[in-house]
Amino acid sequence: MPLAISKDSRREDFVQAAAALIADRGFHGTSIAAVADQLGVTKQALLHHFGSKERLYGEVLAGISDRMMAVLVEGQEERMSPEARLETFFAIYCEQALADSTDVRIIVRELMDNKQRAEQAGKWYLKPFLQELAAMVQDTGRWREASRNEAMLVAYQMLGAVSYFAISDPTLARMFGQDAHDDMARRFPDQVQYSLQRILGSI
Amino acid sequence: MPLAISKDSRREDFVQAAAALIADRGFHGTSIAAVADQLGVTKQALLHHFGSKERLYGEVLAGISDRMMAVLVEGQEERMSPEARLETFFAIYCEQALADSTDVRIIVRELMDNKQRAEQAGKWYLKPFLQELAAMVQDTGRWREASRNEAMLVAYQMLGAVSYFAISDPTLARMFGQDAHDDMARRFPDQVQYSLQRILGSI
DNA sequence: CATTTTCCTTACCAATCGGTAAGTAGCTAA
DNA sequence: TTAGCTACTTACCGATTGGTAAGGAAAATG
Repeated sequence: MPLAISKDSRREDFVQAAAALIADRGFHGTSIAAVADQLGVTKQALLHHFGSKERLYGEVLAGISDRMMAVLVEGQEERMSPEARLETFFAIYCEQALADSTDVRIIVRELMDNKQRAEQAGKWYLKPFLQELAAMVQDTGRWREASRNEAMLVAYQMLGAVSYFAISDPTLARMFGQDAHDDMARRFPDQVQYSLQRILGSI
Repeated sequence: MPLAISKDSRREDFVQAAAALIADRGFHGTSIAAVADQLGVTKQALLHHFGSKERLYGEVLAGISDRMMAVLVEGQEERMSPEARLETFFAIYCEQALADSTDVRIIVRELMDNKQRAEQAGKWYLKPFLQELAAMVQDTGRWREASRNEAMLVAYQMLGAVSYFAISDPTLARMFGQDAHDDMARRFPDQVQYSLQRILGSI
């Protein structure tokens, strides 16, 4: 009883269900039976499409990689200054991470886990992404003389600030109450923007 | 064949082994048998001391909580300005997180996981810690007029930047090579200090 | 109309999970 | 000397894990 129109869209259903569960419970905490259950089928249906849990996870990571690279170009325009480019990127990244932290949570888990899952697909997908960001930083007036590694640190620091806040969502809401958390989430993008401008020397 | 001198130190052996494994593989990815194996005993020896995996994990979190609160007071002196207090805190936190990221990795996993493990011990241990940091920020000249939530965001942002970099250690080393990573890790504390000063308005 | 392919099912499998039960060796205290 | 305690052990347990094998209904293809 296929519920999806095409083969690919059915696969995408599995990938999305897996991403949601893995973001919540982690790779080890997510069984393929639980993923299949989300679509109302048995785990053998999932294994039919992907062959193994690892392969399914690989497709989850591939999807994240695609979306990350898309954010890099989104909203970017020819005439923009490097400073404006970085502000645009972090504004969009921030907005997306706060709206749905699924990808960020999986990335963070992968950062910590991939030491185990040796030579896995998706291990290097962050590299061009980070290098592009570092290049942007190095193009700004304030960091023109900085080394590549110094520029990378500037980018990585802002990336970390946004990511950390995005994954803290459930804990902060519990700790300080939903209202306080909502207030913080509303203010957060401005805070990021302010810090970025201070660090880049724009203000 | 007890290998430790006292009962408490034997328990501490288990807690340390568990912390190392949980930091690496997560709670779900760490079996009590694997922890016991680190000490060369069977999992029943572990269960004899802690009764359950959850209880062992609770003690791991309690240890982290103690160490976090200790960092808050470490290096702080009476005559220090709020700005100097924050700089001191982040310098120490940064140093410790880079030297051994075990605690940070467990904290980050807990931030994402504790939605599942409902009403768990150690869920609120971060609260006084964060409130103390927010109070420090609110004492600075630049953020005196800010709301408590705005001040919290400033602190949280820096905490996130340091934590994210600390957990990225293995991935960054693989991505850019050990040398490049070491160079970044060496520069990172200064970068944090610079950003903090820019955000606090010290420079 | 017949055949193949797609997408799923039930029925298994060995391995591992957290945890219980029932000891046992060695030390301590009455 | 003996009773009890500590710190383990081996022997289990039911549940769950990822994965295989075989088959079946429906749709696509010849």
